[in-house]
Amino acid sequence: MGAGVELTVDPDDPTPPYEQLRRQLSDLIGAGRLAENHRLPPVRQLAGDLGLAVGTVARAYRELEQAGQLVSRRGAGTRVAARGPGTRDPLAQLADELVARARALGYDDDQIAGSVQGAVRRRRGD
Amino acid sequence: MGAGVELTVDPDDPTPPYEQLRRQLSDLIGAGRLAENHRLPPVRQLAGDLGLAVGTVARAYRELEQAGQLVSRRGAGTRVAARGPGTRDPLAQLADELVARARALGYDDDQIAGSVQGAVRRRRGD
DNA sequence: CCACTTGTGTCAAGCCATCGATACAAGTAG
DNA sequence: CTACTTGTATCGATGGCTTGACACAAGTGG
Repeated sequence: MGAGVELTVDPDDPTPPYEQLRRQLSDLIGAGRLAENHRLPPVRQLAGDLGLAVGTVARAYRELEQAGQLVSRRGAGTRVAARGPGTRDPLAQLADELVARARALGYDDDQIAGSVQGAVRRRRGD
Repeated sequence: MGAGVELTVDPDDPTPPYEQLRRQLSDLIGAGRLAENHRLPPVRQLAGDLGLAVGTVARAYRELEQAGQLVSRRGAGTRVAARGPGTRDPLAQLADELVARARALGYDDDQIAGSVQGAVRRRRGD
């Protein structure tokens, strides 16, 4: 089964589960890892897998629908909405952020670029 | 401008304020933006500035002290703890963070490494 | 010693998120 | 049409977080 994407909830994170879920899905959709019209698991199934109540998952879906990232229809499930024009590659955003912060700490570009090579190598197989 | 660092709390973020504060401070300390022995604002002052109760700020300080990142002493205030021998290079930490987040979004290592090259090029001359 | 600062502890009150269960509404599939 | 799927809504109970106020403990500086 090509499960496709893993969604997780950290019970030790004080952030409410519905919000953890909402953020993950929002990021995944924004990153294009979830294609348009891709179908998400039914609320009952996802709730069961994550050990959450149905209403908790439903809330995450609902908020994402209000944000225009999902479309829910009773009986037909919940699917990824069409992507708007204001979408930017989140990886580029993360990379920009890293460069800005690292420069603020006084590192030069070679060090910065090299650091990520090292991090990838270090965390290979996580 | 001796203000030093900006701490903020977003009321619209469902993450508890004490946790928002804890994370910001933890990140700042880990990244080396708050030097060893740097003194943080008194709980009453920070609580007043952020519109929080004293106990809420105190909780953030307390958890960071338990984590070894801060040292609090009555009457003497709260300061950034000494960085132990196991201290990570701040840049390595930033890089690890980027890799972890990008992988969670489904990017592969080549994309991640390349994104930083692109960001360095893009932001050349900032 | 003294006044002040600062972190810590307690308490009651209220809000919010979660859970578990249940019922209902609306679409799908036969 | 019927059976099933799926999202939505509600209810009470539980627990965590915040607030505001207050008291207390411990260090600082004169």
